[in-house]
Amino acid sequence: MNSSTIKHVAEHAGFSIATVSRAMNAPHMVSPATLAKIHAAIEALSFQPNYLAQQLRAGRTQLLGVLLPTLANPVFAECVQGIEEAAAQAGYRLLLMTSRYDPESEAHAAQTLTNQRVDGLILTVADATQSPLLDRLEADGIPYVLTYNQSMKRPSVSVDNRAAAADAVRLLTAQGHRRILMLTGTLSASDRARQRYQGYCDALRQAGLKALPAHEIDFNAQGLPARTLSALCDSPHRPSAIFCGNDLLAMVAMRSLREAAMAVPAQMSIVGFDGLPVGELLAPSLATVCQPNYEIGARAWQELASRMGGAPASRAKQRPGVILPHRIRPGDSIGAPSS
Amino acid sequence: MNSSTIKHVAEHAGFSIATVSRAMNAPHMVSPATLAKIHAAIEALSFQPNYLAQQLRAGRTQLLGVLLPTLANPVFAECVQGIEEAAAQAGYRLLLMTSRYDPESEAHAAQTLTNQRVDGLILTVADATQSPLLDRLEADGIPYVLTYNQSMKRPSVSVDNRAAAADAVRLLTAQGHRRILMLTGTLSASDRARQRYQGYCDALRQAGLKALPAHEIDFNAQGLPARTLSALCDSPHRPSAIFCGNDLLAMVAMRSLREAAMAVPAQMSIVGFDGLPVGELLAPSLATVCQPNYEIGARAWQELASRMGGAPASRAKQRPGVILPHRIRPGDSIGAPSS
DNA sequence: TTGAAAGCGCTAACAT
DNA sequence: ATGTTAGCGCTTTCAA
Repeated sequence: MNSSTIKHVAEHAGFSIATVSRAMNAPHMVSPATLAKIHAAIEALSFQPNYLAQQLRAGRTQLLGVLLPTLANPVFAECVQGIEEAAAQAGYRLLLMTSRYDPESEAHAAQTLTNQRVDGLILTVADATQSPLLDRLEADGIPYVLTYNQSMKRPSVSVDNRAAAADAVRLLTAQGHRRILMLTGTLSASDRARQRYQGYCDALRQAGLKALPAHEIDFNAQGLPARTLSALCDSPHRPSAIFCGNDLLAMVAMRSLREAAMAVPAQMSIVGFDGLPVGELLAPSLATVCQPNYEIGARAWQELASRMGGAPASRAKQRPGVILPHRIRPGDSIGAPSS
Repeated sequence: MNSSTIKHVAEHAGFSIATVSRAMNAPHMVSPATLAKIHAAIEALSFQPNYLAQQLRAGRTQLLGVLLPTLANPVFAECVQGIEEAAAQAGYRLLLMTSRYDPESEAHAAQTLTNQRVDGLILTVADATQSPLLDRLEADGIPYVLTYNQSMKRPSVSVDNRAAAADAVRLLTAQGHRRILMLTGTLSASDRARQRYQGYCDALRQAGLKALPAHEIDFNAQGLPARTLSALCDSPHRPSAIFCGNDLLAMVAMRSLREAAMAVPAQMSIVGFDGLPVGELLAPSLATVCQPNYEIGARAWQELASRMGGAPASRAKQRPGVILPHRIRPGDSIGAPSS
């Protein structure tokens, strides 16, 4: 470790550490001659300031905590990229942790992050409606912004999940589908999933159709569970179309159906949610509703920055939930019902 | 900010700060009664230790610098997930920065990371063969491990790019293809791309065929450039198969070809490199060679840990480059040549 | 223009 | 078993 300190520089240059510090942070308060000597010393010792010390002294770190379920889902990876680029431009660095959709990990990670004294937090939690974690952040006065969690009460950046889901499902009803099933991860574990289910219900009701109970399955599955597959293929009341709570699920469903020799869209129409770029490359291409992941990240940074700016209960707090527009992406995974 | 310090706790509990510190770090040196009171005080003040102070004092941070080109490529996102989970288990946190394949950003980011006094660094650089950045890390004695950059001289974790590329291309020659083109990003900007081109040459030579110059294109392209497309479709000497330097490129190529009404694999066979899971969902499914991204990340952590362990020039240093096995993933994007 | 010194929050000698 | 104190590297009054 090449750890030369400001003290070494001071000795080498023949000045006090205070002057060295000034030479770096307020060069105009130092005589040109001195400045030159100090710069030379810095160069000679290849001195690099210790951010830890600066941060401890300053009481702020320029560190940003980012807490997301997983980077294995491109939705979040893209979002992080958006955060990173926006934050980097402002001189902020990212401390990244993942929770694997586990509330306990969420709490633990957030603790770690705040102990590191991050200046703020951008996070996606399983359920924002009742989160002791978020309550504590608020109580502690630690600025944070949620991503993907849509909330009226808390600072957040997301699409309108309910409306977006309804839009997606309308793609199906418009084609004449009357029996539409929603496939999703565990509802109780995700506020977004519930909101999307509501959108599903909205669209069906609007079309005068009956909403079915959400069909919940294990998210990590590599393929659809047998139970699900048989509900889709064998049941006498099998649906003619499915709305998937996210694209990963939709893609898994497409594969499983293909393996089960069910033609998409001929025998089963599918619409997803997320807008993963790769869905367009599939054959058939996946119809879905796109979330602007990169922008969600970038905007979350903006929101956070305004909350860290010092203006506590100002304009920024008037409307905590930011809704970004979603976009329908048509695709060949949707067709008319076969019957 | 709820920043109660160890001092507040000490006052509240009626002991010295040293005792409070011991209560947390060496409870067996504190009497049970005292311990209880201190715990009560900690609870009452909801005290959380300031990692910055601990780190400054200890001279180590349990912080890990991670520097990658972009999270928009799932290859890297998955790798980070592997790093994160392995490191988290050992109590390490990730400081993440992205360089967008820009050497200047790489250097700048690495500087920032070391100024934060990360205990070690995991990174993927544009070119590891001649990197002032890596030389400086070495000179400064900062432990680091490369991912994806395959090197004999430097600590690294990767597949055998050359051998893997040759395996991929052999999928093509085995089908009887005689005119095979390699599509890649800028060779001069990527050591891996050059290694893969060598593998391409190996396989062709071995098959008694002539290696063509690599066809370099802009990585960010949303579709193949016109020049490329015409070389693939219109040229009298058009290839019957292409080897793409990575899966993203292969998928873009598949789409562009489809739009140009070229059938894959009937008129053009394609093999990729990376093994993105989504390639399997395409139609036709993408033949490719899989890199174990998650494992690369996890193993990189292992390597780094052994290098941070204090054993400097020990066994760990004997063989700096770790090669993980790649795996051929067959797919329907390959067929026999049409002619 | 420069220096001396306090202090950010914490741990680890060194005392008692 | 507990307290006192020095010091990690830095910035910032306050003096000179």
